[in-house]
Amino acid sequence: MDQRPRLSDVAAHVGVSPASVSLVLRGAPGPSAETRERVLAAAAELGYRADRTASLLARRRRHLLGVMLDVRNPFHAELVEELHVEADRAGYEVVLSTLTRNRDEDGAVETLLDFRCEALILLGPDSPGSSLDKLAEQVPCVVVGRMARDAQVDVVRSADDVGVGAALAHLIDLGHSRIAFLDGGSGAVAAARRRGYRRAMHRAGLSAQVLPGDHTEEGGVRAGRQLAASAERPTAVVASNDRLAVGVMDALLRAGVDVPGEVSVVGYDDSTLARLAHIDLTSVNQDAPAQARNAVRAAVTRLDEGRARRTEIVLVPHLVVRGSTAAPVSRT
Amino acid sequence: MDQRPRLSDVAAHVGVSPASVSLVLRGAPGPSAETRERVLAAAAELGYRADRTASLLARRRRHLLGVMLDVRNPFHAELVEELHVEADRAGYEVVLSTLTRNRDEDGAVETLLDFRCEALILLGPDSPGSSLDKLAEQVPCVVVGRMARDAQVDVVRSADDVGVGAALAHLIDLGHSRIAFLDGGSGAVAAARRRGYRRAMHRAGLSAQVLPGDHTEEGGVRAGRQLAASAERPTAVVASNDRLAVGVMDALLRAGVDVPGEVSVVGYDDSTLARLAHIDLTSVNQDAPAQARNAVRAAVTRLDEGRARRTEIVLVPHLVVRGSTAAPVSRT
DNA sequence: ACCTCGCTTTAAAGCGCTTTAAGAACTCCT
DNA sequence: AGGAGTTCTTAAAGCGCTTTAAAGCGAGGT
Repeated sequence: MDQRPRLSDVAAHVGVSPASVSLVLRGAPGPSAETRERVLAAAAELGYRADRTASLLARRRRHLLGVMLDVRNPFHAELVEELHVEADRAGYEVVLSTLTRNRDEDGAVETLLDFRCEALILLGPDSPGSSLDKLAEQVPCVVVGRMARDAQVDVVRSADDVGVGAALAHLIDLGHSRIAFLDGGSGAVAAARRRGYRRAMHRAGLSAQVLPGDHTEEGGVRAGRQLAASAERPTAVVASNDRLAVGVMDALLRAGVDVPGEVSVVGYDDSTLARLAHIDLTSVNQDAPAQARNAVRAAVTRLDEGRARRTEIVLVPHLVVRGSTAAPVSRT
Repeated sequence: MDQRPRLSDVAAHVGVSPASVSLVLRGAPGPSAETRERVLAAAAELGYRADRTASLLARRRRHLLGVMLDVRNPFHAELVEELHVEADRAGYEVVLSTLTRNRDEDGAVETLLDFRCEALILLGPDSPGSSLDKLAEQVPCVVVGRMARDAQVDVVRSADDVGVGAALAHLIDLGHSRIAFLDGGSGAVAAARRRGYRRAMHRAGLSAQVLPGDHTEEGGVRAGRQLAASAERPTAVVASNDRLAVGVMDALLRAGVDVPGEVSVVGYDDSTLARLAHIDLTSVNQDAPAQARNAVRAAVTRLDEGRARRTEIVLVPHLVVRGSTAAPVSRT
């Protein structure tokens, strides 16, 4: 049941040294074509698979990227998928470490460090910049999704203000002028989006209206009820995230307010939620694949190409127009 | 930047052998209280952390549990969280391996095997039983969430028929008799739920009506539209999963059919979706924490207690009653 | 004194693979 | 032929930790 074949078994089977087998299996130069072939055949026959643990230990370089994530965050899930394929391409393994009830960010990071990951990719960390700084002294770090201005960490994120700006431009184009913003709470990301809204409204010569919110459907529902009841209702709402947007839409519809007939709604994240046929939410897409690609590249350029200077990659999000936005009803 | 202290550094710093340090750090019996203290102090001072890779290699036992999951499945996310805490308690590490675009179930499993995990926990695998059989010959396997009758793998799942039965009992109790079932498609799990529905309806002397569906909101929307338009509409619908249920509700509400006034809806999974205030869906809870606990225990009893006989743990799900169900309107 | 018996400590042998420097076997020149 | 080059192969030294058998060392017993 146990006893998987070892490198030396393959070597013995072929009649060459373990060294040769190791070289062949990793495609390293040296072994002749004939040796290669025989080793490969033997390995296949014995069903040999290298012990990752031993390889990792023996190799000078570990070629291991540690990823900290929250397994319950769908956006992280999307990122992880892409990180994997990108790491693969760059010749790296990925070790996942998720936050859990009894494993906070520090704990998750330590697990990664214990595996001697060569670099860390942190998805939307909440740690204060100072602790990131300390961490970055030990190992290259890439923060995905949020700012980290003063630390020695690389950052890959999306230009939140631009995203919000695109949403507003779309609405203004349609003829809206009373456009409210549904806030995403206290996080750094939410702040950036709020700021983007204020600026863009200001530039357009429109007056801003920010409604309190968070990052749950419930928050959206509360705001939606309020909107439905108010007399001087805006004709459009930009939400700081999709869940909020879904909540708003739901509350409006239940209150008999047509979307997009009477109120247009725009979300942010272009999550799978937004794409659902019956939700069909106009939303801002952050291009997870590109973020993942860049995060891996940032790590790899530090490790393989000796880059030492901090890098910050800001991607430009784009608006995906769907059915939750339309021209406002002409007023009488 | 690099060069983390090694075990030998700590040993040298204290003036004892590496062996002693190793023993102290793992809390093994032997070292005297004084040595213990000094080693611990030195380790703390140097900021020493053991290299997991080396430990794993040197240790005869790996104490590593491999978990295969789909990082995009929210139910898996919930399970992973619990698996972690449970593994921790049993003194095991967890290695995660997720399915990705270019990494199918076999690929994910091989990664786990390459780390020499001592046992595998497979969350809702789709592989045919035969390949599970082969896998189980190499390493203890625990399948979570679906049946795997003839294989030598352990199974932890929830009694789907019982769950559906509870939903029906609740509806019948409320006075419903025309209760339709919204099917979950072709999977093994969906089949079990459908069967549970048929049996329970039969037992209750009611006639069954199965509507086609899948595992998406869209499927639910389609069914909901159809229901809304039909003259002889059932007074209640049990859906094979929450996403379907949400879709149905959405379509019914938009078509002006009140839920639960005119039609009661029950979901399955008790996902976070169901718990949302504005959805407030009566649903069947599968107790993810218990499933996780049992999966880890199954693995651990095989590894640590030498259990050799196959085990199948079937948990009893329970209904969580919320606002989407009510007594049917009395007919005229 | 001599032995035995616990309690500590440690030398040394791995774990399974990678890597490097040196060796073996050939080929090619002059 | 002899030496310089090539090409392929391998012995041996790790990677950083764990484990085990054996060595030290006082204390207690006779």
